[in-house]
Amino acid sequence: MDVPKYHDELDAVLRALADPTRRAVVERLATSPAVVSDLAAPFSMALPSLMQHLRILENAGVVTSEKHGRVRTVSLRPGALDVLHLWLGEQRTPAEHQADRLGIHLALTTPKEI
Amino acid sequence: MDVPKYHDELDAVLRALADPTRRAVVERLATSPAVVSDLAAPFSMALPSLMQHLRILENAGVVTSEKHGRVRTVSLRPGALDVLHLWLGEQRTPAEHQADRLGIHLALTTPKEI
DNA sequence: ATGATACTTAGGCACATCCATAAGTATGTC
DNA sequence: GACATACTTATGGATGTGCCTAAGTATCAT
Repeated sequence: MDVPKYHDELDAVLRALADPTRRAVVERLATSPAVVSDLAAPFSMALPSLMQHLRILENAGVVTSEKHGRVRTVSLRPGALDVLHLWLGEQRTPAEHQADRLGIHLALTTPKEI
Repeated sequence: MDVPKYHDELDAVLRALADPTRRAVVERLATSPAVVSDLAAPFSMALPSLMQHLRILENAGVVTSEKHGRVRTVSLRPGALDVLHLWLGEQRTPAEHQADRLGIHLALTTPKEI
């Protein structure tokens, strides 16, 4: 069982994305960088709470930020989600590998009734 | 701010993958299905603890299982991670979109020193 | 029928996570 | 300099998560 080197980074990224608020921030930033107060505006959450989310995203390397004067601008870090993308590529069922070779896309079976 | 329909599912999948033990299980299952005791073997964890992880993976739709006799066989659900893959595709920086158009792959900038 | 095997259920404890309020600090405006 | 703005730090509380042990239940083997 070999453990690839990006495991700590992957862990941080997944933990960061495993929260709706933080994902919403990422989605917002996918459009363009934004300052903290703009990021906070859509949420019914105290500023310090959102700041905590931003810190988690930044520590995970998902996001970068720079402070100019009293304003902090946050942006999505290009390539930050590549680790996840890479890992995802490795977790494919034999059926999916087969489908890949045949150029077929497997239909999503409904995951509700489990 | 439109909220795509797969958000609950995405949330469940990301929460499920935000744990090293559960990711290790997924990695193991990417090779082939396995029975519970085989899955548990590599971990220094009591069986009920691992079972809990399996339940979380199953509720998230990442994994399916069938019981034959007293043995439960667990397998990766094909297409289960497609939601995540799809979401990831949407969270790209403008720079990455630009790179896509040019067929360039952006180098991973080191995420350590933040 | 007896015992072993393969989970499964139940209950509980320690720690992490998410959110809050209160009180800073640094910077820009008048 | 006084005041507002934009975070930032400190602290605490409610809830969730991950792990455990103990005690089931349902097969399978002899």
